[in-house]
Amino acid sequence: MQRLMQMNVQVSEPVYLKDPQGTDLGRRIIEHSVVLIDELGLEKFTFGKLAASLGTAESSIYRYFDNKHRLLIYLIGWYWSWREYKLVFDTANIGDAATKLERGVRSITEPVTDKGNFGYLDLRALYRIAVSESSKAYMTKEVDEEHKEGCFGGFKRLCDRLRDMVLEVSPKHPYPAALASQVVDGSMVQRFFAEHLPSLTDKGTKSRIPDNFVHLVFASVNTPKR
Amino acid sequence: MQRLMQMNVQVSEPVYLKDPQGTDLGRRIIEHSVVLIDELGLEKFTFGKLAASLGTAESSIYRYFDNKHRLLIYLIGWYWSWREYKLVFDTANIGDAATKLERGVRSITEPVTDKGNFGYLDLRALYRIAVSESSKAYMTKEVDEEHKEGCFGGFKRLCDRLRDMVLEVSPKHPYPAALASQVVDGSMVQRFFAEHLPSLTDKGTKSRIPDNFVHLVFASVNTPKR
DNA sequence: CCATTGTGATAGTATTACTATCTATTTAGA
DNA sequence: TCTAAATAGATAGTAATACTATCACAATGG
Repeated sequence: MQRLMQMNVQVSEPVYLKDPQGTDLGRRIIEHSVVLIDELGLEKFTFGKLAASLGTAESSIYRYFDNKHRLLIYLIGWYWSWREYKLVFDTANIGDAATKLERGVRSITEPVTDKGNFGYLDLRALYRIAVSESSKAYMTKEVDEEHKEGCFGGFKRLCDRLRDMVLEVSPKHPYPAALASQVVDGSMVQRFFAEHLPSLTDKGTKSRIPDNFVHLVFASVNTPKR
Repeated sequence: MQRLMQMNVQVSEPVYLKDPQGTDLGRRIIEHSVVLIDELGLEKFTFGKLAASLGTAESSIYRYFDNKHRLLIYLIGWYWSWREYKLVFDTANIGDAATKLERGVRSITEPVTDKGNFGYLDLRALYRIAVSESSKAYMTKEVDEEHKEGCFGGFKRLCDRLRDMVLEVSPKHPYPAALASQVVDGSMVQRFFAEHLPSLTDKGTKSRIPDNFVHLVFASVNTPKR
């Protein structure tokens, strides 16, 4: 399964200047930027530090990405694409719509505990980046233009799949898309809160995030519009 | 009511070096930073531009705030404190727990349409900042230390109040605090999506956000643990 | 009238976010 | 095999940013 994902997960939107998957330096840029952003946080991460870590010059990196914001969009896009493939796999060949929805919600809200099998890319580090930094990919003044360019297509495709699972169970649900995006985004935020602001969450929340979201989704799905 | 809020809303946590409410320049710093951050976005907002807008020197601003991140924490903290006071008012003297919860959810998830009556501070602009930038206040590597300092007290107090309203209706709810923080944070995220990534939401979501959250909360509250 | 407080102006440093240019090496194709 | 294109690395330079430090000045209050 991971081999298959390895073959399929890619970022199709042209957020890069030159495809980093296609060259050795490109792949090392991805590998090292994941490690460095995870370590330093996005604010303190710079192309200068990345270049130093790679033993190359800043100018080489600028040949792949316009700036660190585009690089972030690329990494987060990769992450959502990966989550989408995982979702497709985790819910394949399930006939019952409710079972499918439950599995889907669990698939999306589960933490990443495995380092993955993507060669150079550390999936756990990427997951931590997604939890802490993904909102910064779209919470900007450029969001409208970047959205037009298709920069957030990975996120949208994932949300759409979950929305469709909701609709399969409950075709008249009043706000299926909003519910889906709430689950996708909310599970990341809850993960962050559980880790860093535990006083905002309930005891044991961290390990129960998927259960909580399953409860929430089915409560919503089974409750008629008032 | 607004006069009372004017008297009560303040940021008690020492996120500032010198209380900006206490001086004329301080108040102008708040006023102009709200306008500028709203206009430029946090990334392009700088103390240099703020100083130019105020007709003063950068060094004067550094006497009030260590850096723009602390200023952001201050502004967002102010916003959450204001929402808390609004919540208290909107739910005062309601005996029935369910009615109180519904009013509370509506209070928290309602958009700000009024410019407010806070003299120098444009509440609508602050609301837009809160929608777009609030997550950047805590999604950083310094979050743990800043949380210990009490920088996010306003957010926590608001979530705690909503959690208590949930518990009043359903004392055995499995994850009342997580539900509360989901509503508080999620309503901002949904607002942003409706504005900038409408393909992620359902038709008419924008005007139905409070309804959707009321539905969600009551669905959750009325659904037993599985 | 003197000490404190608040403000403004200037100057300077290190870092960041780029842009431009030149050279060297590898690779693909004719 | 020769040539052209692609790739990478090195160097240099610019403008903006995020500060820090210092000095001078005015108002204010006891």
